[in-house]
Amino acid sequence: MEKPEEYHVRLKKLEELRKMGINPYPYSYETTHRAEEIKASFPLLEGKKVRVAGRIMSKRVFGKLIFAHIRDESGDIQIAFQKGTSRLSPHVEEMEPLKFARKYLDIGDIIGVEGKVFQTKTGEISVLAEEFSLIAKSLYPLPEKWHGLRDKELRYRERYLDFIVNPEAREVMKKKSLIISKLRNFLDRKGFLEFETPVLQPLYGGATARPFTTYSEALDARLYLRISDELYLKRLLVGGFERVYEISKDFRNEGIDRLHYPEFIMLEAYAAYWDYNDMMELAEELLTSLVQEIHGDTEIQYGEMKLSFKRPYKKVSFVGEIEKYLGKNPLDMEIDEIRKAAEELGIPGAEKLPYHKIMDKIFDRLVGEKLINPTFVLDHPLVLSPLAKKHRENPRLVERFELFVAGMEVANAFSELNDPVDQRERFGELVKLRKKGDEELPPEIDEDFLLAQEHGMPPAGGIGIGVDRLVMILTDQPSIRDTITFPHLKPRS
RNA sequence: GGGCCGUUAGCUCAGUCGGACAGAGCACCGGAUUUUUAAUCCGGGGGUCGCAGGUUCGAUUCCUGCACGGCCCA
Repeated sequence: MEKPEEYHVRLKKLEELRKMGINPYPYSYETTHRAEEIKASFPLLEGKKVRVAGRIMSKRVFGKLIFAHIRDESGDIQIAFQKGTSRLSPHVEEMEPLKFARKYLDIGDIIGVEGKVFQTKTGEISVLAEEFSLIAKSLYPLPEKWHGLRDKELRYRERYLDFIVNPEAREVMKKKSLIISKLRNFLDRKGFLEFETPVLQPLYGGATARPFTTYSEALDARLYLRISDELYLKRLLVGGFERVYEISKDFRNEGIDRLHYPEFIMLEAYAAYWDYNDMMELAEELLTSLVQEIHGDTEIQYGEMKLSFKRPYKKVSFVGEIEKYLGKNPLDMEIDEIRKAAEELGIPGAEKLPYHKIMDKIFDRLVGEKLINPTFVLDHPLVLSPLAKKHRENPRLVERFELFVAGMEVANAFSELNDPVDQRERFGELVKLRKKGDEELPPEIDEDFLLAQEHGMPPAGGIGIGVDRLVMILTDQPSIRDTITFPHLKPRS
C-alpha cells in the first residue's frame, strides 16, 4: 500500500537525526515512575525529580514553551518543555532543545523525560522536562486525537493502534490477563497441578466439533488441533495425579459470532474422587470469588443485565425445563415429535438434524438464552454426553451440569465416566453417528484412551470453563472478539 | 447461508436529487506565539471517492456483480 505523505516526512527526519548523531532507536531508558503514580502521589512528589517514558499523544507549541501529553501503560501525564530549562539528551551542538522538540518530536514518538513534578497554572500535574530523549521514532501519525480509531475493521487489523488510542480496549486485555492469573491462583491453592497436554492430537475428542486438520512430516501422520484437553487430562488421573488442570487454546473449525471463536481459551480441571456435586461447589466458589475480586462486589452489570453472583446459584433440570415449555418430557418423545417441536420453534434444518443436536438447540432456544443470573442446568440426556457417568438415579440421564450466565454457557461439568466398558459402548455410538454423516464426531474409537481407562481411572469430577466468555462477562464486552488479543480477519482485499 | 447497512485524504466524517478544480476538522509542512490541554492566528501540500463492469454526452453519485467490514437472523 502507498505510504502517506507523513511517512516520508518522518523518514527524512530520521535521516536528519542520524546526521546530528542521535540514534532514534536507543537501547534502553531508565524510568522511576509511571504516569498514574506521579499523579496519584503528587503531594509526595511535588518538586521532586522523576523519570518517565511514554508515547507522545498530543503537543501544543508556544515558541518558548511546549506542552505535550505522553501515555504509558498506566495512563497519561503532561510534560512541559521550557526554553532555558529543558536540555536534549544526548546533547547536540547548535541545536536549540526547544527547536528540536518542536521539529523532531512528533505525535506517536516514544520519549523519555527527566524533570520535576509541578502543577501548571490550570492545576494539571505535570513534569517540567529538564532533560528529554527520543527513545523510539514513529513513522506514522496516530489516529485522530478527538474521535480516535472507530472503524472496527481497522481496530482489529491494527490492534496495537487500538490499544494505543482506546484505553478501554487495553483495559479489557489487562483484565483478561489478571483473570487468567487469578484462575491459576485459585486452582493452585486448591492443590491442582497445571499440565500441558498435546495440542496436536492423532484423534480428536472430548467435545463435539469439527477439528482443524494438519500433518506432521516427522511422524508422517495426520494430526488434529485439539478441540478439548479432556482425554489427556483423564489419562493423568489414571497416571495417579489427583487434581489436574490446564488453561489452553482449543480449536474448533467453526464460524465466528458473538459467542464463538475458532481458537479460544479453555480451562479444564479434574479432581479424583469428586463427583459433579463437588465440582458445582468448586465452580460457585471460583466464580463468585473471581467476580468479587475483579469488581469488589457480587452484583455486576453486563450490558443491560444485572447479574448477581450471590451463592448458592439457582439449579434447574435440563429435561424439566424443556418439559415446562413443551408440556411433555422430551425423553418420552419420539424423534419425529421432537423434530416437529423444533420446527415450530423455527429451528432450521430440524428435519435433518440428529436427536442429540435438536435437543441441544431446543434447550438453548427455550431455556439457555433466558438464564441471566448464574444457573446450573443439571442432568442432561445420555445421548448428549458420551463422557459423563450415568445418573445414579436415572439411567437415561447423566450426571452433568452446564453453568449459564447472561444467556451464555460458560461451564460444563460431569461426574466423569470411568467405566471402560460403558465408555467403549458410548464411543461406539459416536462412531455410528459419524458414519451417518456427523462430521463433528471422531471417525474411530479412541483405543489409546480406552486402554488407559481400562487400567482403572478413579471416579472424578471434571469441569471445562470458557475463559473468553468469562472475560466477556467480567469486562462487559458484548462480543467474544473484543476479548481476543488479535482477532482474525479475512485478508485485506 | 439469509436480510439490512457501510467503504470518500493517515484518522473522524460531510457531500454530489448524474454536471465545472471533490469538502471540513484533526494530523502533516512553513511562519508567529512562555501556562496550553480539541491551544490560537496566517499561509501551504495531500484523493485511482473499495474493485470490476453496465447505463449515459458525462458516473464518486444510478444499476449489476465482487471484495472487505458491521449489525441482526439462522
